[in-house]
Amino acid sequence: MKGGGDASWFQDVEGYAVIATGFNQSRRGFLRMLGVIRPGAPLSMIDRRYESLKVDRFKRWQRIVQTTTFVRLSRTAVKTGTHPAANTQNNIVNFRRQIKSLGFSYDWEREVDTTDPKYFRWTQWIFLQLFKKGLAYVDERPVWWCPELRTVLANEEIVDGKSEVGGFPVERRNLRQWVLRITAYAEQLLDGLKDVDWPDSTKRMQEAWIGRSEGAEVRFKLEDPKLGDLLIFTTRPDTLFGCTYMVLAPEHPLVPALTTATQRDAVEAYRRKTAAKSDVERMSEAAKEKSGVFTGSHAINPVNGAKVPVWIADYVLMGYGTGAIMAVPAQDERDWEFAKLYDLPIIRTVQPPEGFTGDAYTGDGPAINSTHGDLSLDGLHVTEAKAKITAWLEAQQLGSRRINYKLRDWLFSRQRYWGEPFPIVWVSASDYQHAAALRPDLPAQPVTFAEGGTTHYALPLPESALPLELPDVQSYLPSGTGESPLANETAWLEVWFNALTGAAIPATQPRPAGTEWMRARRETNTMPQWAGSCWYYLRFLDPRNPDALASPEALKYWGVPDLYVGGAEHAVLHLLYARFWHKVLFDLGIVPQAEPFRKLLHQGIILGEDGVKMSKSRGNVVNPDDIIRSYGTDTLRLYLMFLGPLEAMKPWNPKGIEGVHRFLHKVWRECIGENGQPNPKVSDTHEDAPELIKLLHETIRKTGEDIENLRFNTSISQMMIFMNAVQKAPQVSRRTILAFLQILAPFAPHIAEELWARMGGAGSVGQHPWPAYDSNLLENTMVKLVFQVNGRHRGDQLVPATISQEAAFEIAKAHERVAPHLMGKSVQRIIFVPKKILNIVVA
RNA sequence: GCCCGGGUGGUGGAAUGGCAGACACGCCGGUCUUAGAAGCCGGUGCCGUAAGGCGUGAAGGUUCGAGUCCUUUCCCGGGCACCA
Repeated sequence: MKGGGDASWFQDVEGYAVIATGFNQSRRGFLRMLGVIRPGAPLSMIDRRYESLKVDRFKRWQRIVQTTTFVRLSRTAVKTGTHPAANTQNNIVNFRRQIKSLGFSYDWEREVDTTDPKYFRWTQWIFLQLFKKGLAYVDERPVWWCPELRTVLANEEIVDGKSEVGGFPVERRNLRQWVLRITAYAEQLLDGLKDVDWPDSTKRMQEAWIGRSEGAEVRFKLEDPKLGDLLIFTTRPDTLFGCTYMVLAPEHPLVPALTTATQRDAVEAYRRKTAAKSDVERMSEAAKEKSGVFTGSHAINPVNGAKVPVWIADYVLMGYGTGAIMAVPAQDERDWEFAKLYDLPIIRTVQPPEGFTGDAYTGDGPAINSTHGDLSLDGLHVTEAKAKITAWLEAQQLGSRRINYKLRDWLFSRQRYWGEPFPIVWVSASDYQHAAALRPDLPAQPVTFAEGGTTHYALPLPESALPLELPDVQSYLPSGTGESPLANETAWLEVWFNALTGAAIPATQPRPAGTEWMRARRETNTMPQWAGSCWYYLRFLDPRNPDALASPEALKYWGVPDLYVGGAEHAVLHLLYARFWHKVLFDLGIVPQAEPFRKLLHQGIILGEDGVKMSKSRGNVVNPDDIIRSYGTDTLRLYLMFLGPLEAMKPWNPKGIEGVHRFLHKVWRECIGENGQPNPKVSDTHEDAPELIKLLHETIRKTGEDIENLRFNTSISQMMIFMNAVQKAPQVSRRTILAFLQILAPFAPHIAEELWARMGGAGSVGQHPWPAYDSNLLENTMVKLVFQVNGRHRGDQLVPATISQEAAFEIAKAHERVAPHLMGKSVQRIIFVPKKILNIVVA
């Protein structure tokens, strides 16, 4: 039976799996959903199978819909130059086969493919809704540009400031990008976290990512009034009197005007150096060692008229607040460090507590040195001081209360071929006005982009013209200008566009009749891979619907996933982006709930034997097909679950699989004898010993609870304990065996089904409800009480569960292991925890 | 650098503040066998013949009692907005 030689263990269980798909059921199914599965990942790996597997065990006895998705594969296509769809298709076929061979109860009728135009039609449709609501705009944003490769590179494609491929130098370059205004939803995204059942760590990460902070915007006059005002954001307006200099982000638009002739060279050099760094580099380098350059100009502190120098430094980011700060070294560690480095003055405006030895003091305390004219904060603590100064600033029209978020708008475009095309064409101002007269569905404010003196207007395709498909292209390689390969497809790109219908013909052809036809250039950017995976969980509810992303009935009936499983690497981005889209759809009345993922779980991945992430290049990949061939599906499933907690990462251990395989053999042997007939020790008439019955009920309880809490490893160990007891018993009742097989079924469905039939169980084991346990049987009358002396374990004794402290103490005193430790000591105190311990404190 | 996890035997891992190491793997001994495989029985944190002592990355602290709570610290992993 090595390799589970009994062929019936391996029968295809598709017919077995209990699957509910329609929503005409009387009872709504339990809806689980896994994160996106990418066929781009190496397919012969066990780790990705594992992600899906454990969740498949969740409440198998309930009716279940399992779903999976495929997103496209782009990088291989770029590397090999083959059509991406071909690779994807091969991978999908193999992936499906593997999933099925593991016996998952997926609902294949609901499989969706985010690269299918029938699917991305609705991705584009959602984009149009965002566009109409003014949540999509165009802006110049820096990206990594490699002049040698003539292409845009992702962060991960940069290694040590060089391109990963070829090691060529890279630089930051501004390109026209689509950006989604996720910041408009910052407050809602933060607020919604209160209502979801997620790991606290994930909630905290999202909170930190959104990064809400309350403070004030303050207007500083510049010494040269021609330059206007300098607007800064601070969370500590109460420390305004301690401001001794200002810092602008090097890319702040006022910098050129503020820079004096003598400082010009230094400032320009610093700006260039900073521009070559990503934000992450800037932050980590700035945290280690501050740097900056004086612009030569000064600003005027609005509270006391003091003249303060204006610097630029990379520890201030343009993307946060106003890109400018007032520096208060006495109350801010970063500013302190900078002030010390460049010998700038420091004025304490909060009295540190007695004995304070640190540098900057960021805690609470009474304000000092904060009086000028009628205005004084002195003596006020931080909160009151903030309130007073903010009110004063507002009254003087020098500033206002302001809430700021670290969250930045979502850069939503890519310069690649293989992504959803934007359903947008660019037209002239006059054509846009003409279209606006014909179309009611344009945003309140037009989205425009200026280039070479002309302003282009973004005109959306009408919804009826979706999907906008990718043209077949000559080459999947980048255009070389920073635009996607689509920029080379002139016939697709330059068109006569019908503003009413969305129809288009190549611009080389004569202009069709009708005023709604206008000259247009299509958007060449494509959407990021996030787009399709932002809403796929909704498409599963109604995957073939041609009229809507899903019918209102399906959206209402199924709602959102009961459990969403995805890796911790998605903790911030994917989960925040998807929540954002969902909230927009909620506001549009399309989905009935404000949050998409009510309960969230992160699963770990299986590492290679060497404890490192599986990868083909490391050669530490385990192929599930091989394991199934030598041990069988049930063993593999059981092993993956037995390895450890779902959330943890753990290395694959080829030896470990023997243990669970032996366990399944043991189950088989206890049921079926050598001759293939039911084991004679299983009896219809035998009454099991009370201990065994109790153990069975304990096992039912523990496994059930563990499954609900997704602790499969401990439920399996409980089943092992139970089987070890069955093995030691000379006889066992058929009832008990059948009950056990019901418990085993969600973990090892094939063997459980086979044995269920052979042991005379009715129907399919998978159709039977989870057995009930009798809690009365679980009450212990006798318990082992542990005796401690001064907190150290000295002995134990079986005693009645209801024993009194006095009686227990008498037993302990007489206990041969305990007594010597009490000799010659006086008892100070006794701690008695019924059914647990008796701790005698002596001196 | 910042945010979030995690460090427990030779290994994977168990432990509502109450016997650290359940359950497995591995290893050692025994049994069965012509021999082996499989199975079964017993042992297995470290030091020690034993009594006992020591043990959950390290150092402090709270507590009658700490793997668990607090402080500091080291190491490993994930995320940091164009991998998704």
